[in-house]
Amino acid sequence: MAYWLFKTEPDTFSIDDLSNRSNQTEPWDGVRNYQARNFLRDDVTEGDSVFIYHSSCKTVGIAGIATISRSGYADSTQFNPESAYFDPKSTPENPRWFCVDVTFKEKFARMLSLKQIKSMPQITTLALVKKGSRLSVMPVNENEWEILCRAARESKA
DNA sequence: GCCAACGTTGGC
DNA sequence: GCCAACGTTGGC
Repeated sequence: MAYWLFKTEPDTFSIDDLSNRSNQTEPWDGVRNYQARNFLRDDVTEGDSVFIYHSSCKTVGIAGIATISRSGYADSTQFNPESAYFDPKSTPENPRWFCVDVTFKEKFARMLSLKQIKSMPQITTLALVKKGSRLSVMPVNENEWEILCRAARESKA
């Protein structure tokens, strides 16, 4: 049982989009970074919990929580020439990119903003707050998960 | 294997 | 829209 943070641009796919999906479930595809790929392929496991983080938008921060409903499998968009995520160097026999399925769990009443997260002295190891980090799939340790959940539920901003 | 050039991410 | 920081590509 592990904890993660996944980034998404809400103009493309938001936590509301996830909650509106049938079964409130969606493949988390299109990840094209090797470090993030390795987490999806090797470590993200069914039953894990995920913060859904909204980036590149008006208010950036953690919008809510999802759970992993299927662990790593080949991302089908890499084989589709019509897709923006098509990778001609990848083959079904030896897929390069992986995705997982996420299922909606909870939308916070108020977003926990990046500004708030950065102001929390207990949050030190999370990649999100590290300078220059652009990881879109990152681990969250249990202690930081608890702290962030509590802060989100108390959030008034 | 080095590294310059380029493309992308993402906060502001 | 700006731009710093990062990741990838490809010539050598």
